[in-house]
Amino acid sequence: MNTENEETELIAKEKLKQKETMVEKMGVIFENSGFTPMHGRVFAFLLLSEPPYQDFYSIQEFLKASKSAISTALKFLTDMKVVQYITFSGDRKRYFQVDVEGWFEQTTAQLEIVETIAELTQDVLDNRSESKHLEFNEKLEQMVKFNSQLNIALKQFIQEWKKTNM
Amino acid sequence: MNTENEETELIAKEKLKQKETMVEKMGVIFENSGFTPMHGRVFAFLLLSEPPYQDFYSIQEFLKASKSAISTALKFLTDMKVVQYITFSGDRKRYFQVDVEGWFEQTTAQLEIVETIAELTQDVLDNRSESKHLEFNEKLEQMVKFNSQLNIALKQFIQEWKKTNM
DNA sequence: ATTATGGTTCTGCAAATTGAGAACTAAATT
DNA sequence: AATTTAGTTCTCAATTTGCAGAACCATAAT
Repeated sequence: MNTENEETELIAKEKLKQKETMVEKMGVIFENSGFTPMHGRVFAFLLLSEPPYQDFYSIQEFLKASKSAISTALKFLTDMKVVQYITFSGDRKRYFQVDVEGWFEQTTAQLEIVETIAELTQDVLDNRSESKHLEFNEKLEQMVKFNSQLNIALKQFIQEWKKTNM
Repeated sequence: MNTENEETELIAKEKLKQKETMVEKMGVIFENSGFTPMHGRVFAFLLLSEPPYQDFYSIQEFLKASKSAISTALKFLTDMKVVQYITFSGDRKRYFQVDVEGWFEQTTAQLEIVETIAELTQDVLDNRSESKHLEFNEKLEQMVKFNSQLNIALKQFIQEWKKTNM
């Protein structure tokens, strides 16, 4: 049987590998919503880290990436307010962590696409007012109606949520 | 004063220019949701066209693009079911038009990102169960709760809509 | 059977994106 | 004052993407 140390070491390695897999998997999801691979991986890494705040070098080491790539990613993520950094007195380092409130704002902001589509489709309809193809126009009207009603429902839901949970 | 012909010609040119501007503007919106510029412009052009069905060459001519670019765009858009083509007997040409129902399905499918984020955040939390940083975890719990409740609300809204409007 | 039409697929290139490495900067430590 | 630390910004190389042009294919017309 292994010594205790060997066992805990193995477990630690296991966990690291698992974390790598999760970072990769989650990274792809963030990529699909407009992050670069590195941005996605940095964000995923911070989400999964214990403690949730990590210094520059830890991020770099885990992701085996260049300083510049990490720096650019952190700048991007802090600029969009989904990551922030904290400091501890007597320590020069910045500790980066996910700004969950900012992330929340970011995801709700993405829902504005619904309003955008409603407006765009209404613009289309305004331009099609002379059209003889009423069936097509009616479908577009439905599209407008759906998206604008959904937009109202979304705004209400978010407002209600903020009132009772924030 | 201009002759009638000169006037109508001018008006037609004006309209064409305006259409070009709108196609460009809308194209950008579709680009932002994952289309290439050309895909976005083809879709916008079809939305704004009278009649709503247009043949291959009309699209190519308006967008001043290559056959291959148009063909690829149309393949992409028909594959994702936001465009379809119709034919008329005694005419070899395909007439492409926006499939509004398909577009609707496409936009509602995009809302599944809410469920994805809820699941992803729950996965994060499952991995953070040993964490000492309760405040961070609680914020993540809020994120899960918001997104899963919103997801339920969205599904209800869509179901309700379909029941009363489709 | 040959040619024309309508459209697709292949090939290659120009532009955009991503990230590495080096040079740089600001602040803290010696 | 010189060096170290922590991080940023610049430059450039490697991919990746987006589209044009040409070759190609299938059907219809001659």
